Amino acid sequence: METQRRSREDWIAAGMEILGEVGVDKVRVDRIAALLGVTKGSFYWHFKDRSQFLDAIVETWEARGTKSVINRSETDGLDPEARTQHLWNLISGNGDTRAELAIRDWARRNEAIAERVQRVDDRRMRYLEAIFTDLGMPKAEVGPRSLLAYSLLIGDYLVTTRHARRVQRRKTVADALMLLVKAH
Amino acid sequence: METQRRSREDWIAAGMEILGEVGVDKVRVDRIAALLGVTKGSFYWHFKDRSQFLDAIVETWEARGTKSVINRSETDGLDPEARTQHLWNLISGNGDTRAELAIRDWARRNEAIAERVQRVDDRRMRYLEAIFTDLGMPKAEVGPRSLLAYSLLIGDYLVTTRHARRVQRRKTVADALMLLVKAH
DNA sequence: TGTTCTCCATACTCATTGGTATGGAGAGTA
DNA sequence: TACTCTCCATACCAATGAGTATGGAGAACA
Repeated sequence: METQRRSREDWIAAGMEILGEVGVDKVRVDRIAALLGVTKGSFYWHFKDRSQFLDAIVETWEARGTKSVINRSETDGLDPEARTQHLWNLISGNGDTRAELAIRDWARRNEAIAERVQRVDDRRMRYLEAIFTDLGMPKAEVGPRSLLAYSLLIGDYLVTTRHARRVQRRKTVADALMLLVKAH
Repeated sequence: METQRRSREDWIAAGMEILGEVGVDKVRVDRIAALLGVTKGSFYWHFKDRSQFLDAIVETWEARGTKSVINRSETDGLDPEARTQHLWNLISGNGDTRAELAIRDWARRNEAIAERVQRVDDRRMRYLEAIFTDLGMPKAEVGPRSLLAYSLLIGDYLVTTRHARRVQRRKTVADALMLLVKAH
């Protein structure tokens, strides 16, 4: 009879999952406990209260969100388009897409969360600006193009697309990104 | 002694306000009643339940969101840049900005809401495409540029900006929009 | 002036949920 | 074996919020 014990990280991971599914306000400790196969007793052992738990989740998200972009050296050898693709993958393919949107919505009502989100945005923006600079883009266009690219990324998974148009949209998004990288 | 009576529209307006402030899950009938200076008795006279009330709110939002764009004739005489500005104002200046974001987040977990949001997005996108077409933009670039413009609009008020950078950002956004409209 | 209809206040019920208090199971440790 | 420490189950309380039942105030209408 193995004893089912959950670490603090288990709780955070499960919380991140639920957060993306139902949004901050419906993150209930009972529900996550059920998902982990334990009870509230475990929760209040690892965390002081629900608020502290949510803090731990965003903290984890911010750490991942910045860490994955910070080691830019990975792509130093690659050409700009490949690096753009790299950033794309980092942002849209990290699995926490839904959680990020939930956090972003949460940030609208919570100043502390808003600051965290902005820090992540800043990191990603700087990364994009570096790419466009390396592309030999006119200095005045680096900012605008980076912003367009980032807005495209955010908007892409913010807009929920029906299945029928998903393919067409994906192509349009790719074309838009190409437009930003090429023309100058 | 005037009798304080609230119409169905009063409730919807107040609901829209609260929705933008606190998000769907925290739209509480007691709270809105307090905002209107009445009690729940009024609420359950105008609406069957909370769910129907929320439906009425998004319905109103969708109606406004499409109606304001549909009469494109208003701007037929204007030059493209002025029309772009017009669209900008329609989207970002309708006062329901916060409510729209709340609805957009809501749409991630509700299929019916998602369809409504997509209908509004489609209307706005078609409007943008018409503008870029009139600009003499190459046919292959109309879609991508429209998408970039729309993503910029959405992303602009999705990203919460601190006061210090707000001015700088606003200029970058304007530059980005110019970039989309001019270059071809 | 009585009657009816519209709209709302009051006073409830019930389900949900955050948080606490307490004891116990299991693994290490002396 | 006794003792302790970690982690969790169980039982509980209090607050919140949706929804109902009912009566009443005021305007319209007869």
